[in-house]
Amino acid sequence: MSTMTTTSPQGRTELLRPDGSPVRVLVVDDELSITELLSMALRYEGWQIRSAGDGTGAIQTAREFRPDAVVLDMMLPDMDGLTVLGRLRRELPDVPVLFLTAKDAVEDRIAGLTAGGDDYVTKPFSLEEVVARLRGLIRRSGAADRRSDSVLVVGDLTLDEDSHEVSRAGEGIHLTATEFELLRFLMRNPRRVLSKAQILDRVWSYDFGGQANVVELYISYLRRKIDAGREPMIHTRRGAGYLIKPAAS
Amino acid sequence: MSTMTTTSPQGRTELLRPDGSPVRVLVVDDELSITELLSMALRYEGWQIRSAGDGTGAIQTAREFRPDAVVLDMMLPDMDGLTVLGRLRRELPDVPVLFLTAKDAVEDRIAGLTAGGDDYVTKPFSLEEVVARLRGLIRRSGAADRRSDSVLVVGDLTLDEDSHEVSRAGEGIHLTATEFELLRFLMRNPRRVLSKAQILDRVWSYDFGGQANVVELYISYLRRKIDAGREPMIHTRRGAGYLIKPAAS
DNA sequence: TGCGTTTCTCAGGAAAATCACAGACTCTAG
DNA sequence: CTAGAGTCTGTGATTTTCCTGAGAAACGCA
Repeated sequence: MSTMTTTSPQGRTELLRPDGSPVRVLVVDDELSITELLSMALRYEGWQIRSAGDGTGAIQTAREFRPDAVVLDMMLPDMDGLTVLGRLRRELPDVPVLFLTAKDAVEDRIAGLTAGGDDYVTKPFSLEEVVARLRGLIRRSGAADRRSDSVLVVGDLTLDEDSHEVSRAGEGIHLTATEFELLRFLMRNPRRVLSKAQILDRVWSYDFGGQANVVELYISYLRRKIDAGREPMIHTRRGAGYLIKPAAS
Repeated sequence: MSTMTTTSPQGRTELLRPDGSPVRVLVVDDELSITELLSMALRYEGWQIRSAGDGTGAIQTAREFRPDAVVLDMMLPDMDGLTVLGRLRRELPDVPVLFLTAKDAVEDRIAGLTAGGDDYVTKPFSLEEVVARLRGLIRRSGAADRRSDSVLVVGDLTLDEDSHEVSRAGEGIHLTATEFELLRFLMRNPRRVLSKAQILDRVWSYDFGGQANVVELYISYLRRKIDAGREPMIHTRRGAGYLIKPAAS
């Protein structure tokens, strides 16, 4: 399958299949709260979601739903993640899979799996991360063109989702993982006010229980690196949230 | 569902469903005074309202009413807000939800709620805020087009509900949160006299206990920023209220 | 294991926004 | 023309929101 992108009037970039129909994603996890969280977030991306709670359900659903990508928890009640993967591959040889795994779970098994073009994230994950990885997988699973899609641009600020490189006015900028995800979220929603709650929900992992002012803190970090001495692009809307927009304006 | 807008002869912009029928909203709260307040305000928007006082009622009503959006109090007598959300989602996977939550309960419980594109407001809320958020949710839940819907225009004055940007004659103007809401209310009712009581009821939270002349005060603030040196757009109708209209006229 | 980096909490302080109060001003009815 | 009702706005107190330095804890990597 190959994909294309359209940019809606809102400035949101959407992934679509060649025939214009929405991308289909199958979510497999035994915890209902996880499948619901993911379904909600992925649906918001404009994708069509189906979910399953165990391996057999996953195979069955995959057979008739024919998803373009699968999110698969490695820990399922009825069968091992690898077994599910094997059967899945028999049905859909080319579908890319995003594995969900516990933080401390085996590294070697997963490492081998991602060699085939698949990818994984560790629990607890942030929604931004899952969405980004899925977008990457889906993009790459199609005819391998459209590399440019992985680059976000706002004014003279540039962020490459593949290489994780960020630069402003041509000058490279080093960001930490969290800073990068925050900036990506801002840049995927340029000129739109994002509340601290929204940011927290998307950029931090779902089990984050800390103070909401981490958002303020990381905005502060970003400003030091992005806006340092330059015309500021990150703006505070007191009582509402933050937004990013090109300097000229 | 996708939505479209029509502009009535009075200048009021209304959200409608594709087939021209009114938008349907379900309001869920156990306090009767709240559901009545909301129902009245939302009906005034031209929407069709149903209300429920507890979780089971909400699910039942949702099933047959099939609302386009739901306003859901997090504190219900019979079940937890998240439980209601889960069941609601099973019935209507794509319906956006606006949560009502107590001011101090925000930090802990809200986690994840805005992730799927849902939104929330804290009690005590202002009706303008609820209406604005609902409009946003409904707009975004449809086919994601129509950016123009988020921009209010009166004469050379422009207000963008997404970016919270306001400009007159192309020149950007910074407004505080309250000023912004007041101006939005005026601009959503151009050429119509709005009494101080109406303004107080819509723009300030329902439990506001202060002096009624905050309205005068904020009108004064707005004039300094909007009308400063220019042909005035905000007019006083002595003994009646205020109205906004294009300068030319 | 140990060292540098990253993430996050805490708390002080700065800045901004909200609002009460009161006096000045303006309009209009009589 | 004048008094009173209605409206406008300066001043400043209070509250809310935001920013950021300092340091503790967790992490990653050699």
